[in-house]
Amino acid sequence: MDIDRSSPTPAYVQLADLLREQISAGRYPQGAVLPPEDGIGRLYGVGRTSVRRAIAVLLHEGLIVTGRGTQAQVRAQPERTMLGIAGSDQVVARMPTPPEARRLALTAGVPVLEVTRTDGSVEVFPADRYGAHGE
Amino acid sequence: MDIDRSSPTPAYVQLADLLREQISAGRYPQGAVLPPEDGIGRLYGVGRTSVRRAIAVLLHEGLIVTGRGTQAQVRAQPERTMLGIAGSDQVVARMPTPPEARRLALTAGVPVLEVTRTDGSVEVFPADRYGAHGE
DNA sequence: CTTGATTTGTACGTATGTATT
DNA sequence: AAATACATACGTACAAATCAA
Repeated sequence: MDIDRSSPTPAYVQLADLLREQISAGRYPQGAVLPPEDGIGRLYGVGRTSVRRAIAVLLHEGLIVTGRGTQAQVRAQPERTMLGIAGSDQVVARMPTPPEARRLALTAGVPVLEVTRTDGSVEVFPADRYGAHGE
Repeated sequence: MDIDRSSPTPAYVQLADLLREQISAGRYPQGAVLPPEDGIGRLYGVGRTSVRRAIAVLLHEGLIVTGRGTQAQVRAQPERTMLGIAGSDQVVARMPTPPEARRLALTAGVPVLEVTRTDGSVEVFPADRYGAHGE
């Protein structure tokens, strides 16, 4: 598979699509390490800018994690604990504010679940480790 | 307020923080238009690259929307419709896959709610327009 | 343990394309 | 039609974290 430079789809989107396919096809299983950015760039004939943008796409989809000095890694999806939601409790999902992201140690691409109880109290949970069901 | 170039916090993060504060302080209310990228860059003494990264941060937080040719705009938060969740139904939140984002016309920074019913059927909702409560 | 190589993160500039006004 | 403004994409340079010798 290859990047089509005549396509209206940006090179970085095409590259993100290609990498996503390879991840979901098991070419890079959970915990696997992607090639370095310059290696990916040589493989597909794009500059480092485009490689980094493609990686940023997958990062914000919650598919991979990145870190300085370490190659991108396919995210291991943790088990979800299910929260009980009473009839008058409300649940919404949204992206975290920066202080929430710090407090919950959230990586990019992870939403939060905001649970408002009947008494008005609010709790916030990382959406990759918590889900909800009725009760 | 100003960018501290000697700080370990990246310039684009500082700039995103400044813009976020101004939005939440009402300096830019819902629907308001931010200054053009080069104008922001001159205001704070940073290059367009850093302005665009700061804007990308706010975009992925779901705070603003962007478009080609049009300045960034503060997102209007739509009303949420509340879904009823029975005891054995399960709800999880995550970032959308690309086909989901297209199908639901999602802008960046909007998670999805995935509802799995007792019978195994699965429905996916945009998390900025839907929430959940027990029933 | 320290050094050096590798790799990602930040930040700049430049050029071109495309959509809006 | 022209000006404005965002989007894509390349390259360069340096800083910072990690890893292997």
